[in-house]
Amino acid sequence: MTDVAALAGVSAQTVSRVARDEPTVKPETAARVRVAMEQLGYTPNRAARALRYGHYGTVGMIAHRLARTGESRTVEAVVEAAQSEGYTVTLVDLASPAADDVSAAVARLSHQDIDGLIIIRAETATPDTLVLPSHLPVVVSDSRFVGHHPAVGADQVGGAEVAVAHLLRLGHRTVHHLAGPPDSIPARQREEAWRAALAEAGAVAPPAVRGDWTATSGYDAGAALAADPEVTAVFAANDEMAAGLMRALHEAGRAVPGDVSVVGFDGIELSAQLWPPLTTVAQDFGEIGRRLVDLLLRQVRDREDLADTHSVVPVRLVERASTAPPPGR
Amino acid sequence: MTDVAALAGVSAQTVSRVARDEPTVKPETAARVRVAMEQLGYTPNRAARALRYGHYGTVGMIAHRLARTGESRTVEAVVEAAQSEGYTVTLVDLASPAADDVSAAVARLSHQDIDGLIIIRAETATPDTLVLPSHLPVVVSDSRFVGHHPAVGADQVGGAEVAVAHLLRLGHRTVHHLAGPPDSIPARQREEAWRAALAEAGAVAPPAVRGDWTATSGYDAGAALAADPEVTAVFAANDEMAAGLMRALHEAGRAVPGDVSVVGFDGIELSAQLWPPLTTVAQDFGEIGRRLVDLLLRQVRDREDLADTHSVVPVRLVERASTAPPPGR
DNA sequence: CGGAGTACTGTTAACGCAAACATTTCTGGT
DNA sequence: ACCAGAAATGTTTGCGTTAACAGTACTCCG
Repeated sequence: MTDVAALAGVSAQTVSRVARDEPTVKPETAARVRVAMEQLGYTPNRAARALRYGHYGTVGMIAHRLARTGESRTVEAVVEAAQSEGYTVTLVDLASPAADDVSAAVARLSHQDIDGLIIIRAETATPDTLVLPSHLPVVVSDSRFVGHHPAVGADQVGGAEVAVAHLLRLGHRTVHHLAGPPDSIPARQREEAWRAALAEAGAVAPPAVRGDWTATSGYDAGAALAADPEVTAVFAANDEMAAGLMRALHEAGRAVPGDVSVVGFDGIELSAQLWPPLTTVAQDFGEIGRRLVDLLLRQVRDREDLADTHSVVPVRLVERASTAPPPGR
Repeated sequence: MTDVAALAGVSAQTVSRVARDEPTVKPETAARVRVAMEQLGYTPNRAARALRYGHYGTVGMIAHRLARTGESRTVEAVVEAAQSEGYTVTLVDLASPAADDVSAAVARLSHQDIDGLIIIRAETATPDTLVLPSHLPVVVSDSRFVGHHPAVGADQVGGAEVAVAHLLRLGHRTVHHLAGPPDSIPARQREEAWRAALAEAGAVAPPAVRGDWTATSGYDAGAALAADPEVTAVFAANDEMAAGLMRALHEAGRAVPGDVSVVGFDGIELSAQLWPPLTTVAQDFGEIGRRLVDLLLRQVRDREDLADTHSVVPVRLVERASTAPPPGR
């Protein structure tokens, strides 16, 4: 900076002003400074700026298993939204499974590193075990943290309802459920809403079959469903399990959707490429990402107290070829 | 820091020493300081440290379309490896498509922000259009940059070879190819290696059909393949297109693998859940991520000059149910 | 018991930047 | 030609940290 100042024949302060586009610099001076900057390859040092300003222009983001589900699309949306607001995104702790690790990662990060934290998925950590630096603005999409921090999430309940309603409308007597793991709150919400929707329609809810979100578990659990001739419609708690289920059905010689209709949840890219293309409840991950950033930045910049705001993003039923009226109708 | 010093009855310098685990502090003093740090919730300010040290403990990472392919798994591996080396990862510019944007993002980042840069995928940018701050250590997995920067990549050629060999060994007379877009270097490499492997085996190479990596394009291009009774084996340049192709084959009433065998490339999670489960050439994205970090940190920390090192990560043929001998054998 | 180490702790200064305040240079009105 | 006020630029200072140097208080030896 000093060199630039010398070369342009001005003070360092003026260079600083030009660097920040302050309007109080005479255009010709600014031009001269800019030439000098260019010539010397000068860029403001962000560490010094952060030190001076007391903030970092960076938000942290905790996520797990990017390859899975809509995680990656949320991450993308967050990065894009944050960038357009001039913030940089630091990705933390994708792999480590233990709750301690998450806390440790956050502590390491501390609020000496980031201005706010977005928790996409904290996996094994819970609101009790996860200790965050006080005064660090946080926003979550992991539903276990709802009520503890401002949150953004898809409309789990509405999604399950629309899935069940769709199948009942096609004429199915009832709808089976391939549920997610019991320790997952979204899984429980989808399951509860499924049960409620059946009750509402006067249908009998069969016992739920359970997987762990993976396609393999859907395949395993699907074997039981495939063997039961009573089963004509299944609402799977996510698309991966639905894929596994359909594979099990194929192997059992049961036609989809001829014998059994299947609805998934999430709307992942490949759901359209399964055989048959999967009817699914699509989440708007882009919107979730954008709202996360919005909620976080409102706390960071405007010091708003969002307390336990919970922003619910609507879902959308995407009707494809895996659903049809039950056989014999 | 001053507060901690006051509370512990020492100087700020001693607090600094304790924070950095310098061994020259008397154990009891260190203990007293640590108590004070705990009590006051003190954490060293990283901006100040970065300013002092002149480096950031951060690496930048450019990637596009995380939802696709193995991108997300590479990203995961990079983050994990970087974290275990005490580095933080900043994710940049996922969405913007224009070359200028990439350069702009990098410039914004500059080497005032990061100690090194990992380019997973720079999409439309080319070695010519992408201007990097000089002296910024870089490592790439995007093959268009091979030769310009140290690179890590999967063994495209070996992968195509093993796919073709597998199909020929099953008894197919030749192997069709569902190629990637012509502006993609890996696509061209896979295509060339496919052609070479056929020539090597004395088989006639049919014209390649072309997609753009997406499952939809595989479906569209697959229609032509499905209509041609001569086609008994297809090597698809990636798993998504293979999925689309299989859907097209199903719709055309051609059995997989009874009538047509299909091999994919990448080994994405869902390839095992397609119907039938897809035989594919799996890339080791974890290893790619780890090598990227290793190569970058060797430049950053040890100032090694890696020039145009090119580290080739082996691939592995995963035989599943989408391949079989041709009909009538 | 004096002096040379050694162990430990403190003081000063600088990293690059920008806010606050100070100073100079210009403008327009008379 | 002069002055008030605005416009443009400069100077000082401190953000939190740590390297370099400067003590001070011990320990051990002759």
